[in-house]
Amino acid sequence: MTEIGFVKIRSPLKGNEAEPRRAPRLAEQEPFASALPSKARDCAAGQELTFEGDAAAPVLFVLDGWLSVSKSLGDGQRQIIDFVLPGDFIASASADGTTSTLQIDALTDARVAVFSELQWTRLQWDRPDLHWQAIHLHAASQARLSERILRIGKGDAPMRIAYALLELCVRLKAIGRAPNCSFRLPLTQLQIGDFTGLSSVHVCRTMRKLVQSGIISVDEHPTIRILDPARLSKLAGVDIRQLSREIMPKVV
Amino acid sequence: MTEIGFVKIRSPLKGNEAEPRRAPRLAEQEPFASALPSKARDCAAGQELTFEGDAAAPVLFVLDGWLSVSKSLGDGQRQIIDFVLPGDFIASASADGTTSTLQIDALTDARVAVFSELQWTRLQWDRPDLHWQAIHLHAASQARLSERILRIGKGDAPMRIAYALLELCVRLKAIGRAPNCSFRLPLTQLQIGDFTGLSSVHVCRTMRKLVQSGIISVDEHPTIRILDPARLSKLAGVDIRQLSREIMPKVV
DNA sequence: CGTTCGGTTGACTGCTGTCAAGAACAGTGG
DNA sequence: CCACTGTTCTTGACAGCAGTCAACCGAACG
Repeated sequence: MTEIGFVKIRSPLKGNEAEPRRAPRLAEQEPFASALPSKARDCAAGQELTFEGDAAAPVLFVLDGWLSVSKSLGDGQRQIIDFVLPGDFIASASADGTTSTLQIDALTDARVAVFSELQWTRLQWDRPDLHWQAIHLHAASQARLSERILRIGKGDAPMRIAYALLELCVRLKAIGRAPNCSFRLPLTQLQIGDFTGLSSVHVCRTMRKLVQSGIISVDEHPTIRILDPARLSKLAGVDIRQLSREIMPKVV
Repeated sequence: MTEIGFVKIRSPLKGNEAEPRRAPRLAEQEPFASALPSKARDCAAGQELTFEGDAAAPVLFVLDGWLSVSKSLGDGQRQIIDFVLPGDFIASASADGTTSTLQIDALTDARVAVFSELQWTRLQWDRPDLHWQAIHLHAASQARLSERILRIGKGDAPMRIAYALLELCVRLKAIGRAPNCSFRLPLTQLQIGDFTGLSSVHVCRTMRKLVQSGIISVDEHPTIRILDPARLSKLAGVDIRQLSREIMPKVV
């Protein structure tokens, strides 16, 4: 039982990830990648990731693709806690050290490196640079979470949407996937709503207004461009420069 | 510049923390306490904690009293990210490793142990038990945060209030401060609102209904008793047993 | 060519924020 | 001892943002 494997495969949705213009693989740029190609696994868009063979939840590094970490209420309402982009990782043990109550989904086709807690501990021993990188990634993730909670708790719909777009743009830009503030958003409006605490209908209304105001534009369908970063960040209640300083990991 | 000190002192509010029936000091029960009495500092209720003398944000252990970690919007709206109770700690470096954008306040008179990042790293080296305890505390804090985001994003007012009360009750019970589901809540309704993403007026309305339904009662002012845990957890959308397993740190 | 999914829009409802005023209470100073 | 003040809690009235329901459309897919 030392091997960890994905189990539940739901619906490999339309593989709209195979389009030609693909950002450069992260493998070359990213320090983690060198340590873990041997552990890499592929999973298809729409797949839910669950694990067996180990009591403790594994540590996941995303090499490529988008994952979501979410939690659901009894009535089916879902909240997406965070998106996990290439270069990020998930270490989501719950307090009892056993089952994680977080649901992890692949939003696009993705490549993920999977470690048991033990393997991950060893890896940090062997590679102190990875250890520090992980600490900074985690701090960045925490900072983003705080900003989001603040806006979900106290902001209106335009602020929540604006912040979400800015956050994703900043993160994608850092991995070379948002040239000119233009980037693919592989999310349905329902998922954007689950991320921002809004209904899909209201996400639609709000984003439509952003488009009509000329603040953003939808080039082809899943691709979004931020035309007026100044107005968008005013809506979001942030200073872009400060935002990227606070929510992005320090380069080591 | 090796010394760290509190600076900004605002308003030492009425010291209503001096009442006779005081729970046992945590110093005896709690593993951290043995390592850090020398670093302990007192701060008064209402004080905002800020730090100078070090680029990196310090690590704080709460020995006694309540702290809040919060974040504000430009228009003065505030969101309390978490309450920090005796036995918990804060390690809130932001991603750039320097300034923390989180505001920390003492809600009651409190005793806090303060470590620089360097000191904290050394301490974990010397005391592996503390290191593991910290990891579990952190996992518990993360699990609580997820539950809260879910309810702030997707739950209505009764669910948010019910969950907040249950979470605090479970945490306080674990440190012996909620006998019979009765505990002091040193919070104004405005603060409860900042925690749950509601206005203080609506917190009042919602809690009033809980009292009138006989689910909770307010014994003396800041003291609350949960009369009907079953109905409260149904409102909150949780199973109490599972909740305490997931949001409380594993005992090591 | 039917089906499904996601996006769009309108109508309607209702939960919750805001405003306002009053009550209870503690602390302060005369 | 008694105003006086400031804070918190409480309640009512009102408005508005956002959820729900429903219908329709276009695109993708089998």
